[in-house]
Amino acid sequence: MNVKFNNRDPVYVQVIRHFKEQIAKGVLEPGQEIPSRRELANQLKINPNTAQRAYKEMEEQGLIYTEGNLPSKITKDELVLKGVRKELIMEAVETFIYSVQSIQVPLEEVLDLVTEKYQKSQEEGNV
Amino acid sequence: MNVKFNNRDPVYVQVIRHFKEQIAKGVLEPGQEIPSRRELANQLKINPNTAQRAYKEMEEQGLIYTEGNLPSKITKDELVLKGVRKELIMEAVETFIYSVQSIQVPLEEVLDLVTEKYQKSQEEGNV
DNA sequence: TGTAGTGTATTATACGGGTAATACACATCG
DNA sequence: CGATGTGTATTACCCGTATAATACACTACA
Repeated sequence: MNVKFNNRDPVYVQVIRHFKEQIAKGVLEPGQEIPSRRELANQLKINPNTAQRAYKEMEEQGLIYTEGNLPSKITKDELVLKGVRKELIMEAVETFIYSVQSIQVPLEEVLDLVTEKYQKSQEEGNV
Repeated sequence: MNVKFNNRDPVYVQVIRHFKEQIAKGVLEPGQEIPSRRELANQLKINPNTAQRAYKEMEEQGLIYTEGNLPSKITKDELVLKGVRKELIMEAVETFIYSVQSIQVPLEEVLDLVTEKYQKSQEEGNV
């Protein structure tokens, strides 16, 4: 478990994002058990209530489910799981497009920059 | 003056971003006078202090300058002005690349999505 | 059986960022 | 001269977030 926090967004939001990324990458698989609230809080050095808040929201979004008082698990709903990846991608793309268009960067320049940065970042191992 | 605010970022940050976009697009030219703090506050329906905070930070960044108690003006430093556009673009690209790589979206898919969204957004007139 | 670990809920507190309210000094201009 | 508009500074308040401290019901398991 390795999460780097920034100071801009609430911790619980960043925790949710982290899980979504893990799901999108396939690291977390359907039905897989995830750390308990207290366990997660220990690992990430955050308050159990903050972990609880993140899990609660993920449960409301159908990302995880809980049976009895057993550790929560990743949903088995393939539709939801597929949706996570698509949601993350779309959100990133739309935000990006909005940004570059708001300062009128032509498509060709955008594509060049993306390609360049993508490969450079790849080489440096930022994955 | 037309700024749409979101609830996530502080208003003063969004105000700064707005001015940077205007500068990057060339709408605001070197030496051009900008609204006074109070005037801006009126136009955007925000608190004068919030406008002040935005202007103060812009002044610290060298984007605007103030002589006496006259309305501030856009800097004439071409280097700074050029830098604004580059800064906005780089920031957008880097954030975007980080997002898509964190969920391992291949470059081809990224480029396709960007191209598609860019053109669609263009057609809809979101510029 | 009982202990430890689970999810869940409630209440209180502290802190910081953002915003609001107000005041001051100065200069321009009618 | 006085009023208005400018930049600037100080103080105070609101609210979301994060944390802390408990509490309760349930269950797996030694």
